[in-house]
Amino acid sequence: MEQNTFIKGSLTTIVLKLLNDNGRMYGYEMTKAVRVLTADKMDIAEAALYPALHKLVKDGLLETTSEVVDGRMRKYYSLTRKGNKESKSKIEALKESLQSLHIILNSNLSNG
Amino acid sequence: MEQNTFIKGSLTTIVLKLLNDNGRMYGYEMTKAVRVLTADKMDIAEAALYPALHKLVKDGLLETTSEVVDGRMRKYYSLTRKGNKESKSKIEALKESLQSLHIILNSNLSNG
DNA sequence: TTTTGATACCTAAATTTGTTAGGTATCAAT
DNA sequence: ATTGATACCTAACAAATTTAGGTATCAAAA
Repeated sequence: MEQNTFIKGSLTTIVLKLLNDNGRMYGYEMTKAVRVLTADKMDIAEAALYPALHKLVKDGLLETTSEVVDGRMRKYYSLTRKGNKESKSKIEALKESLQSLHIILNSNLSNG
Repeated sequence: MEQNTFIKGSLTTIVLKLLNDNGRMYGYEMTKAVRVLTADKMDIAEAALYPALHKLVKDGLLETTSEVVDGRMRKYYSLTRKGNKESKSKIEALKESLQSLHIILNSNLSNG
């Protein structure tokens, strides 16, 4: 049902932002959070998310703790100290990129 | 000198937007236009731009006319009728994606 | 005069990132 | 007993960008 173009290259930063806000989340929860925040306009594919999470762990930005809840496994992710630092700079960088893109998309002959 | 993260997947739409506004531009001119619009915060790599332009021509969204100006070749691109239609929808789609991303990046625990 | 910087085009190989297309398993509800 | 939601995952492929070059003209500076 989601038809919005996913903005490529932003997935890692979205994950860092979610964890920066919420402290601790598991993968499936992140996909739901994005759908709720964007009113189903954006959807993170699990096939994109899980490899991205694994890479962030490998790069030392995230750490995990696993729990079994209601008989189902949950793997919680949280920011490491390094991840905490990098999340802030990546979020700021993406915000600036968004602004640049916004300027381009809203410029025209009369105001440009 | 440019350190802003280029937002991947947006290049094609940026090109369509520039041509939608300006009617007719050549590649090198597009790279300059983006730098000017964004105050050097965003830079389109020529190695990304030219293949993207060629694909848009191949897909029937752009057409070209070549001229020699001051002894140097210029290849002007403009929207075809099909390109004109698609540019509008792609620009709108990217704007909506930008909004979704904006919501995510600016959400936090206090506001939901 | 020759080197540098700007203009103006281009490609090939490699990498990154996401998509497509699955897979397994538990639990609640029909 | 099957369906839908929860919850994790991988492999093969495709698309897009980056890296790292290349060619050539012209103007200005060394």
